[in-house]
Amino acid sequence: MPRHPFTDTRERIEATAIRLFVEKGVAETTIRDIARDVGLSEGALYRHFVSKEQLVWHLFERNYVEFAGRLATLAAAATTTRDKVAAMIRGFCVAHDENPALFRFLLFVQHGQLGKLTADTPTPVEVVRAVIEHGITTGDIPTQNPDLATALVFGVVLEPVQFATFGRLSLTVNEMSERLVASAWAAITTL
Amino acid sequence: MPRHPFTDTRERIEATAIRLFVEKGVAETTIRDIARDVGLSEGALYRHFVSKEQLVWHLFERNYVEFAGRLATLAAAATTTRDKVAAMIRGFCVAHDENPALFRFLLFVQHGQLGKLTADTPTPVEVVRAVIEHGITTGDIPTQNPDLATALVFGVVLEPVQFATFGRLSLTVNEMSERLVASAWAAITTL
Amino acid sequence: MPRHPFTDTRERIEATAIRLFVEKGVAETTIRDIARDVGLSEGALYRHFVSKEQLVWHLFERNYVEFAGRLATLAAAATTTRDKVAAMIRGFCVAHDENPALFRFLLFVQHGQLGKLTADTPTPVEVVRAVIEHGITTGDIPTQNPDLATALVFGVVLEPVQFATFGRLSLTVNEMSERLVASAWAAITTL
Amino acid sequence: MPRHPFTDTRERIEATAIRLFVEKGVAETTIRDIARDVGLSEGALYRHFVSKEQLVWHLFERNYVEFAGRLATLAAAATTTRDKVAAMIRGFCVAHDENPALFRFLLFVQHGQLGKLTADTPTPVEVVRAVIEHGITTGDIPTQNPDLATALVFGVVLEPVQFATFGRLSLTVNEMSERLVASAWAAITTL
DNA sequence: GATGAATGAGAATTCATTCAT
DNA sequence: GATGAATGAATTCTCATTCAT
Repeated sequence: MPRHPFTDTRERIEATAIRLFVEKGVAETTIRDIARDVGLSEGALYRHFVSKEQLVWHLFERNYVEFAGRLATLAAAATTTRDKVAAMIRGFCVAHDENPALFRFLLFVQHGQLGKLTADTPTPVEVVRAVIEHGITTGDIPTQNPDLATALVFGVVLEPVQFATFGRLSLTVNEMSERLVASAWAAITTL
Repeated sequence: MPRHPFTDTRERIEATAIRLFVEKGVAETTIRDIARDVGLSEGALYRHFVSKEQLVWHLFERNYVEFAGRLATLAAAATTTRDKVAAMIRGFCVAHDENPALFRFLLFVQHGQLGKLTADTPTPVEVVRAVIEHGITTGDIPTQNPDLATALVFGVVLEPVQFATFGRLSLTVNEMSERLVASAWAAITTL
Repeated sequence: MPRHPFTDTRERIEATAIRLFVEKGVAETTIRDIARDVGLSEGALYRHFVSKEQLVWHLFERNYVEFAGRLATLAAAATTTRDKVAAMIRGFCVAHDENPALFRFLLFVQHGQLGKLTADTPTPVEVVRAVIEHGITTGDIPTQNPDLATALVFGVVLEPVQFATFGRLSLTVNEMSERLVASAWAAITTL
Repeated sequence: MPRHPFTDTRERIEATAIRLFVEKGVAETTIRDIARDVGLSEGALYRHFVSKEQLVWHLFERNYVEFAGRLATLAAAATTTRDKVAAMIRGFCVAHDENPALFRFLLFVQHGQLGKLTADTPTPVEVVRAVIEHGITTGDIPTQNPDLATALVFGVVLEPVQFATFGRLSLTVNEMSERLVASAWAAITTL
């Protein structure tokens, strides 16, 4: 008899783990912490995940790839390079506000998970970079190092989230999405 | 200027610790790791630092405040708001290239330490924010949330360093400093 | 002759357990291992055995006593001491080839169980020893420590099985039974 | 200040581990058991051995190879095949009586360590087998499967030790060494 | 200052066993 | 009889820290 008949244990473990990983860091979060917050014994977690390492990786990989897919879909649905960039940035903002803990886990807490991705795994970085590279080809964006331009877009979007994490900005990023679009576009088109 | 002319042991410990903290993370770096790389016994480290926690804090606090001071000096030496912002960004780039490990330690690895700073401690964030807030007052920068503008400047500067860490960009940031100045200024002046 | 005509589950559990105990050792075999190989859930095993310890004991005790009985019957059917010894050794070989896993389980894997046998339980060792002791009495075997002679018979028979386990000899012991008879008899009659 | 200034900690750990491994089995012996009997904390053991597995392997490998060397030396010092076999069997007996726990650990408790030996590692089995194979070549021993003959020698020597372990024979094997020589020789020369 | 063995408090993980369904 | 999630005790191993020399 599960304690919460209507919630799936695995999902509760995952949500709790992400929250704790973001709050305290991966290394600082113990299995005991997660178990306590989920309301399970430590041993019970191992029925759902083979190891802490695998739990971290699973949470990262699945959601990271899924998020990359969302970005790719958003970019594909827009026509001009600016609209594609704008759509992706709004996608970041929506994703953040939907689940800030997950967003931060994916973008900040990665703890070496990035290095485990195979080279052909689609990532948010690759998706943004592809749009920018194409924009440079078509002349929508001035000629420049596409990796630097990609970094600038990520910086404009992610740093406000970091500031929000430390209480310097409102937690709702979506409200500022149009501003971030404008600033990001300015940053990559001003050499 | 070593504290004890004939012992640079403390400095070797600090440099090694910073390097390992950046390479592997603070929690993942053990006293044994540091001792081995310095060429000391584990017990000997405790002649120099009372605890690992204090070592981390000491490294962070001293250098973070010092870096804030450098930025403040650079900003004070410039006249216009744009020049102040430009000087500070160049300061970031110089600091990074002088000692990339220390730069990354201060700006990326230390998040657990930020909360320990007393509210009146001068920080790089405060320095940049003060310049921007003043620029808004004087009309050099459009009226906007100064925290958001500060975040944008940090994003434009720090994200390329993150990309460099993951091998997507050259390790020398200084070469791109003028570009970062232009992009950061565009980001905060484009609403 | 299954205990319950329509369920050989118990027998499948026993055979699987014996196989795994021999392959990996008793301590290294988990209930989960057995359940997986049988195709049952872990909990279901407890419908058939009250504990792992009891399962091991049950498997050992029943088969060990049964094997002792077979040896006793074989010895009783022969007339001379040499024939009795020969019959028993052939019995060892037949038993091995019939079910090598069970043979090895009884003779090599069970040492922890031996101490649990009550002193009056008939064992293969007792059966062989009784024949030898009688042979010494009748003069068919030279006067000697009957326990040592018993050990020699067991050594001659069991060690080739051990070698087979490690791949140094063919798995079929029966082919060499006459040789083992000759060697065992030589060993116990040569002082 | 070591608790026993005149005994080396590592040696005490090794002797205690071997004793417990023989008494209870490897899997059944915990690090805590060893630590308690040595008079150390559990953590302290890990300064001397990197893992339990490595401790078992180290104890096995070093002593097994060393014992093989002793046997080889003894065999080399004898002239005829029978003398070589006799010398080796006496070597087994001496080794057993010198350190029965170690002897049993090497010959009975191996727990999968044998499989870790590289093919070219000298082992007691190889040493005995080489003598026997040579004896077959020279005609000192009748033509037969040398592996079977080797197994017979081991069986004649080891099974009495097993019997001794279970209290069926005196613990001093050396007293019966000449008898074991005679029986082993008879076993391998009687087809 | 330096050494290195030792400690002790966890941390991750395993696993026999239970129990509601 | 069967399931499978859950428990809880034990186990291996780690690591910051101490301390006698």
